[in-house]
Amino acid sequence: MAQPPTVIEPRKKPRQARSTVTVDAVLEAAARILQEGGLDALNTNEIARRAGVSVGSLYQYFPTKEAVLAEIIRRKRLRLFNGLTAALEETRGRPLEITIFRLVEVTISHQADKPGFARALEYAYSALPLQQETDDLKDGIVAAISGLLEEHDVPDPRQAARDIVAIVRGMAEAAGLRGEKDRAALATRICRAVLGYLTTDVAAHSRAAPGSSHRQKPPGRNR
Amino acid sequence: MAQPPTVIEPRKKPRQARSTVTVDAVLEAAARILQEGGLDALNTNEIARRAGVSVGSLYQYFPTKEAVLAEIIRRKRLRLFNGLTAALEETRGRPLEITIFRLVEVTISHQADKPGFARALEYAYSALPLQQETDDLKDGIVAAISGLLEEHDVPDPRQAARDIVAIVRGMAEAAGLRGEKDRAALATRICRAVLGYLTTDVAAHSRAAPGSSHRQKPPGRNR
DNA sequence: TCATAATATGAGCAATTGCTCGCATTAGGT
DNA sequence: ACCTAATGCGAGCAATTGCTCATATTATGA
Repeated sequence: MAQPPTVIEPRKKPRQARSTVTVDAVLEAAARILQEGGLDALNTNEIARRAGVSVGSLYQYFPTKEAVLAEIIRRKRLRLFNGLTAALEETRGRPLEITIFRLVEVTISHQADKPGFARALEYAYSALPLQQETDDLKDGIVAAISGLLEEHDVPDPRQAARDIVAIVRGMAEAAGLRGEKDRAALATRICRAVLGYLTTDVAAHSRAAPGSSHRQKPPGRNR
Repeated sequence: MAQPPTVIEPRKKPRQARSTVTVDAVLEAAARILQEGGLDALNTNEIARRAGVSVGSLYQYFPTKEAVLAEIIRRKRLRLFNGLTAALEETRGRPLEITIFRLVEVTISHQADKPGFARALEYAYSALPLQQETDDLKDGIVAAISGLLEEHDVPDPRQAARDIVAIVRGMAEAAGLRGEKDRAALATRICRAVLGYLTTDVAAHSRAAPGSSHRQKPPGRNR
């Protein structure tokens, strides 16, 4: 979304403790601004002011405003990746439902925070030349889930992994925007969608004749 | 996302033919800019230039830049709503699977277009005080689907409708961003997720004997 | 034909904002 | 204690951008 490919790489690495503090303060301030006011409210002067730092210092470590954004996205994405990986390890060998439930929980709490935040990051991400780099991370997530599915004999595991990621993200985001509070109920519903996706054969539905026939337990209480 | 609630209402209605042309040209130009360069590239001077109109004319009909954006969103949302409503009418009385398939198709083609566009609008929407007004439209969609589900004896139809919307939106958006071409395959997969959600009982999964027991065919008998 | 309302124009003001640069301060090793 | 590199500072420049206003052009109805 910018013709001259914006520079995104950090300008230099902090070598002393105080500069690390500066960098962290900047990122934290930027995150707060994003959370409260969205992308529109994000400008370098305000970031520096809130971080209790001068713009000059900010530009010692970040070549552009976008670089600040990019670093926030990088760190957040990495946290998600680590969380998912840990959940996968932690439930290795257990039934697929268990693992998926944990993955969903991790995604929900990652998504949660304040509503504007994830939203703004999501858009910023698509508008930034982070593409290659962060897509690698996304591919990592897909690959990990794909591996899991393969172990459980799910056909076309990569496509399924991508779809699952989309389902979970979509539902978690929608819930976040609506301000849903009950995470457990949300997790249950997302799992239902994912497991349903994995175990449903559309052809069977299409082949089946009748008109109205859809009774089940779902939405309300389960267990 | 703006402290002094930005004015969004159109400034005045065109009374002559030429002004309608102007308004349409503005909206069209803005849409093209959004599509090509995202929200960042959208500014009133550029809109006017591309529309072959002066900024002054633009401001005759739109009190703020946001008002232009809002009108684009309004029109697009309305098209979706009409499309979904038509699909519902058109498949009234037929099996639920058929109706859902049509709804999914409509959503996919609505989402399609260029990748940046829907994305930018989606973000802009959440950052605009359109909330009340467009949420009404969203509620309308949810209500319509909810009615459909109720007819088919789906429990907790409103929650289910919201979840379905989230699933479809999430998957369609992800596919759009990945640049997926095969709309039919996509529609099939989305339907699988939706129908799976509607017919899967999570409790059954939890109760079911563990291990790697995951082939096709759901645990709960469907039809 | 002509008066009035509707519409169109675009130079430019005021405000915002990304970022630089010259200089001050501090840390760490020797 | 001292020197150098690292870090910090913030006034302010240059560019962008939302929007106004004085003025010009065009349509419409009587």
